[in-house]
Amino acid sequence: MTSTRSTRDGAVDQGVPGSIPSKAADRGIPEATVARLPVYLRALVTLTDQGIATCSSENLATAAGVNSAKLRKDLSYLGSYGTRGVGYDVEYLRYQIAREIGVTQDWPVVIVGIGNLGHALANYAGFSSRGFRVVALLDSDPARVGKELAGLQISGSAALEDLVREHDVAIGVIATPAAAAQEVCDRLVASGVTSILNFAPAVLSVPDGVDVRKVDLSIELQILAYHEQRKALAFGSAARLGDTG
Amino acid sequence: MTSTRSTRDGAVDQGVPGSIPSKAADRGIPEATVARLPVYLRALVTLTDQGIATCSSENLATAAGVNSAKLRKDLSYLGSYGTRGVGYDVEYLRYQIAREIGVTQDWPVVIVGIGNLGHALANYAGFSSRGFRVVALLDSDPARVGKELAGLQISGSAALEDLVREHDVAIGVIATPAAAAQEVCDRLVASGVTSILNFAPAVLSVPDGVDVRKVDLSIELQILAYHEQRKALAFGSAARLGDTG
DNA sequence: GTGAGTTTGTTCTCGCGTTCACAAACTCTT
DNA sequence: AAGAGTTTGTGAACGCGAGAACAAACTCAC
Ligand SMILES: NC(=O)c1ccc[n+]([C@@H]2O[C@H](COP(=O)([O-])OP(=O)(O)OC[C@H]3O[C@@H](n4cnc5c(N)ncnc54)[C@H](O)[C@@H]3O)[C@@H](O)[C@H]2O)c1
Ligand SMILES: NC(=O)c1ccc[n+]([C@@H]2O[C@H](COP(=O)([O-])OP(=O)(O)OC[C@H]3O[C@@H](n4cnc5c(N)ncnc54)[C@H](O)[C@@H]3O)[C@@H](O)[C@H]2O)c1
Repeated sequence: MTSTRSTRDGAVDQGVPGSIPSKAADRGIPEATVARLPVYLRALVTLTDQGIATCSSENLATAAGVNSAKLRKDLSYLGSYGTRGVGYDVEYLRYQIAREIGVTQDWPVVIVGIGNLGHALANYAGFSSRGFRVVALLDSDPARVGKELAGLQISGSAALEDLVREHDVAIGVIATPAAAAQEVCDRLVASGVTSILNFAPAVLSVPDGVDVRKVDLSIELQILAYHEQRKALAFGSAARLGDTG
Repeated sequence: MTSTRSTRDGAVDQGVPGSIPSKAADRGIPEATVARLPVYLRALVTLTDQGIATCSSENLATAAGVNSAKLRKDLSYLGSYGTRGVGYDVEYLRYQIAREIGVTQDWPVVIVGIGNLGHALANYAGFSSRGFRVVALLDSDPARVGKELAGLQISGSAALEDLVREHDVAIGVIATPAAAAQEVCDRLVASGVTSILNFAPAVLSVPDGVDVRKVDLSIELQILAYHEQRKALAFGSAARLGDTG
């Protein structure tokens, strides 16, 4: 009973018969690298917008906010797309990374829980330009159902299964209160969703083969608070809020 | 000129004269552990709500979605707050972690950029219950300035410096478009902010001693997309969207 | 009080990720 | 064409974090 392999990981080492064409290097890009590829992609888009056609690893690393050695090593997992003595063709590399990540076409996405956060997500324009298309909005509150938002009508949560299957959705976003998150998650998974982005402050249990990533604003702030406190302590003066009593 | 040490890190090894009272162990909690403490805190609050007064590392680890050995090792960095053969007192441990993170009092926070996302953040109730209090909302759009939101009036961005100093704000949240993020960041830092949570898809440059954490929805989705694509490829059939053409 | 059972705190080992450093490969000038 | 200057791709060293395993410390029953 190892099961219930929850948050973060992305192992994805299902048995795999024996397909995958040529490069063996094509398998197993380190997780840390995968997490940075989108950053490189974003930096390359910015460079393209600035009319820059070629860049060195140093240039790109600066734009992405990382070390150039790390960048080169990361890119080497994809193949040899640079030219020694010259650098990288921005447009070509951009396409290669987009292809590797899998965002050369749009992925259909559903958002469940159209409250404060769900509204913001639904209205977010950055989706479509980065490989995703919101195909359905779901909420359990009858007062919200039927309202239009970002060109879509909000559906009742009873329609979840049908909508996921109809649009062949693989990726679901949960923006409900924490108490509803696990139930919503279970229904998404049962309908065929195999990747979940969770904004609710709750730990989700999912079967093997389903990836969960979480975004938790409070956690990020608390990490900052920890370091902030240490800075305050380091300077001795209990100026900001140190006086406990 | 190493400077411009950007995103993530949280080294915080300023010189430090020679204060810090007793425990030497009090210094240098591993960053990976710091990132998990808020998760444990959340799990303990949930247990408290369920009326549970004592728990084993196994219980708590399950609630937090981690391995029990990892949990125990993490907690050992804070001290010995458990009892062998018994477990942990939920309330006591909760307080110790909250104290270690620095959220026994509220930190004042400003939010800059009150658009789609800024509105959701301002309305978010989870802030106050987790050690933070939003003290100011800022936007450069005259049409938004003066509007009331979550009990606060939105201020024009000219007021940034004054508000940060007035409330002695250490933590700032950036929810502006990417193009404005660096400028807003610079102004926050110049006013005394030393921790920034950035929602804009942009790399921020900050001086040493300032911590930046970023939350990027698109990156999270793209990481999911990568694994999703691999799952699709692993099953051979190019069912979902594989047919490139 | 003693022994059986339970659970923590810690040590040890292993693997991953980061970084350095350099050979290989390319361009450009003369 | 050859040498000087660049920049990539990668081998090797190093440090951190994850997890297994176990001794120390506690409770409870008798
Ligand atoms: N608003 C923020 O800035 C913010 C920040 C961090 C985390 N979060 C988290 O994100 C989640 C959503 O936050 P919010 O502020 O939008 O809350 P909200 O209460 O405004 O919205 C939640 C929505 O989910 C719907 N819902 C409830 N149960 C449902 C179900 N079973 N199926 C479908 N829909 C359901 C509700 O009707 C409501 O519309 C919460 O878990 C919150 O903790 C929010
Ligand atoms: N909405 C989302 O779900 C979402 C998701 C991920 C990332 N983001 C990012 O978060 C940021 C905000 O997104 P949004 O959807 O709220 O955008 P938005 O356009 O709705 O809001 C941006 C707000 O920032 C204000 N602003 C612009 N320049 C400013 C300045 N210099 N000082 C102060 N205020 C300024 C604008 O007036 C506007 O009100 C963007 O960078 C976006 O890419 C948003």
